[in-house]
Amino acid sequence: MAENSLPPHSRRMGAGHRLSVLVPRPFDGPLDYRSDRPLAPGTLVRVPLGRQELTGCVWDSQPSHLPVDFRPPSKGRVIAFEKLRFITGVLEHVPPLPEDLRRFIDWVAAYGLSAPGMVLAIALRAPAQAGNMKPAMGWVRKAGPLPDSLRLTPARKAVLAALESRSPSSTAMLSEESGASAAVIRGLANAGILEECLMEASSFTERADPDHAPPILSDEQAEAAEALVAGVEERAFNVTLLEGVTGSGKTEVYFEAVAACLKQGRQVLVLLPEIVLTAQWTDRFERRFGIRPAIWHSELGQKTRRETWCAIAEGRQQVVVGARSALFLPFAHLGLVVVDEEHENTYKQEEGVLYHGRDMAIVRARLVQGAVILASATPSMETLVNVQKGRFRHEVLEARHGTAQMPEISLIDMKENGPERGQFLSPLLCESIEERMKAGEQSMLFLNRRGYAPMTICRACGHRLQCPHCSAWMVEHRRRRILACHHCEYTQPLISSCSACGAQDSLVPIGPGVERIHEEAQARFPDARLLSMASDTLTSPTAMEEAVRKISNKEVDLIIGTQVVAKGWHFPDLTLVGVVDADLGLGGGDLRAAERTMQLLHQVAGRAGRGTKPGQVMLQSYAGDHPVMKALLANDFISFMEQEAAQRRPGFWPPYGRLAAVIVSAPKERQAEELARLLAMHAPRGEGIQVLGPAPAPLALLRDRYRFRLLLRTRRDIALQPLLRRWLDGAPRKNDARIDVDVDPVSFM
DNA sequence: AGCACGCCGACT
DNA sequence: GTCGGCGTGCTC
Repeated sequence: MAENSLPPHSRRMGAGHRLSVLVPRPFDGPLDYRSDRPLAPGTLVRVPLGRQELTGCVWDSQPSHLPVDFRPPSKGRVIAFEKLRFITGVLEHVPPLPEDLRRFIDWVAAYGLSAPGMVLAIALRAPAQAGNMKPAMGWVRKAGPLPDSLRLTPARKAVLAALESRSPSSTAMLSEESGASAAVIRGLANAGILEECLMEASSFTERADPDHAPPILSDEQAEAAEALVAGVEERAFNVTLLEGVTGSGKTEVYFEAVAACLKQGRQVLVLLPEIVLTAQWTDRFERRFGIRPAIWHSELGQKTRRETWCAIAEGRQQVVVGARSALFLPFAHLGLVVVDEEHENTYKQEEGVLYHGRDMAIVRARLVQGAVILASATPSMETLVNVQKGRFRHEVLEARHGTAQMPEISLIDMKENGPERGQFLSPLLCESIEERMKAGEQSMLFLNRRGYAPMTICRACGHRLQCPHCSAWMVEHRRRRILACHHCEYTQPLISSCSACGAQDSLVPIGPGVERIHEEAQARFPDARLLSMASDTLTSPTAMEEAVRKISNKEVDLIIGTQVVAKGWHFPDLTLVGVVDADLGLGGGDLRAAERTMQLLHQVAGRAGRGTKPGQVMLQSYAGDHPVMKALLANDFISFMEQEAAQRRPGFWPPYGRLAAVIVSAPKERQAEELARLLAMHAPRGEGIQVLGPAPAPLALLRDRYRFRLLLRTRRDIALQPLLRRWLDGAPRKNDARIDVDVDPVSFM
């Protein structure tokens, strides 16, 4: 039949057209609607759903680009055309979602077994709010001479004169400027003299200049830059790992690839692991290219968000720097994606739609025939294996830029040279800090643990203060005068008597958090100027900038911080880094615990000695024999990773095999356990397929839900998704029990 | 997801 | 008598 040769979304039947529309709701696929005119896939539309109205996107009827195994289950039955509801509107002033973005959304959903609509929701965070609202409109003079037939009244003359000074100009602005009424303007528009246009469009016409301030590169840097530029110029999909020690100038090097992409007129996306880093990065970019790039992250204001989104869709904005959600922006012609600090775990989205920013960046680039640059000093195992297998290219920067040398790393054996009971800074470390202070240099103490103490125990009865909703200790935050659970929102005021035995003043803090280290350091160095940096105290980007400014101005002698201080900061006068507890993070039976600790400590160590003065790093550890410590001391990242690889290869652990975590949770422990057992009984079997568990999940109780975990592990050549689909679709729909799937889990919590 | 409908308990 | 708790089911 002739009808069937047309794509279903535009198929004419009776009155109107059948449209496939993806809506931001967790359905298996798009829903069908009726429209009185055909609309191209990508068009944003308003549609009724139940008794609400939503913004959705006209979708391609078949995700034919996905491998068959990846495709979501096809819809059960087709709803009769007559029963379809009409779309209620079209977002005329919002650019449509490009095809490659739609394919990307389908891919992300299929890979992570998420509902495509929920993935679409990420992409629609900016334009959906636009709803049916018209953007600000203005008037411009239509090109060409005034027709003779036009009667040039004084009011009309005034309007045209006003338009000379500012164009485009809104109706309100024009009438104020000229003294003419809106009717006069309307009249000129009807006569074809004025033309309506978007007001926002003019605000993004600045163009980055690839030759604004070219850097002076070392031979090694120039060579790497050349390879990256070549990658961009191929105009075909390719991935390069740019590996370089901290301070080797990776950013300057990949900026050359950015410049090359700009010269081609294609757009660039740069992903950073942390939004607090965007300010520093943006400054560097501006120095190199003369303008500021667009910034994209979840905390952007409404207006900026919409403008940036449209500017990217229309190709007016060339460079975007942002968090992982920037992957879902509607680039008109994306040519290059850079993933800075590619090993960072913050690239993994852990809530809602689960995806790995680094891996999806690669997928995104493949769909547009673009280049990818993964930059890191300590690449992830995944990436190294891809390099080894020849799937990724590899550029290495061995030397620190300029005169800076690699810091000297030493270990303080806490068994032998530890501090007195109740203290956490060893005499050796304290002496070194003192020396640095005398020399007018800065030091940093790093401890990846927020709060004052991670646990509180009753001396009288041994009771430990625990979160009533999670299997986790309550963490004391002395400055905020509360006990807080770090896994849910629960907090309680500090208490003076034991909640179990009632003993007075018997509660003692166990172990250190950064607040306690701050207290100890202040007592040891009463004259020192201390600054604490923790993710819960430096919440806003401005607070972060202020802290960075203080350090740079040398208003600080000693910095005490959690993970945030490890990031890519450049503090030239910082010469000593003390790691309070280097062993933290090695426990917990996590697949990547050692790798992650290695990467984190390497990164913190990299803060020391970035200027002209040599840096020193001291690791306080009880496990000096651990491969991580040995590797750090020997500055031998490569053999450490080889050792790690050797441990993962035989058992087909990632990246030598594939892994998915299946978390079964329910308000009652028995419910969760029973369902988990049942799932285990019906687990997929076969050569190269293994199901481990169920076992209580690492956080056996989280937010009042008991959790059991199963792990599905397969050989690299077996896709997980179809196995998971068949397995979990057959699971009974238990009322309170939930099954969550995490393909390629990063966190094992 | 978000919303309505529906069926049970403690209040004006 | 009603307000409101959240269990269940549906949305093209």
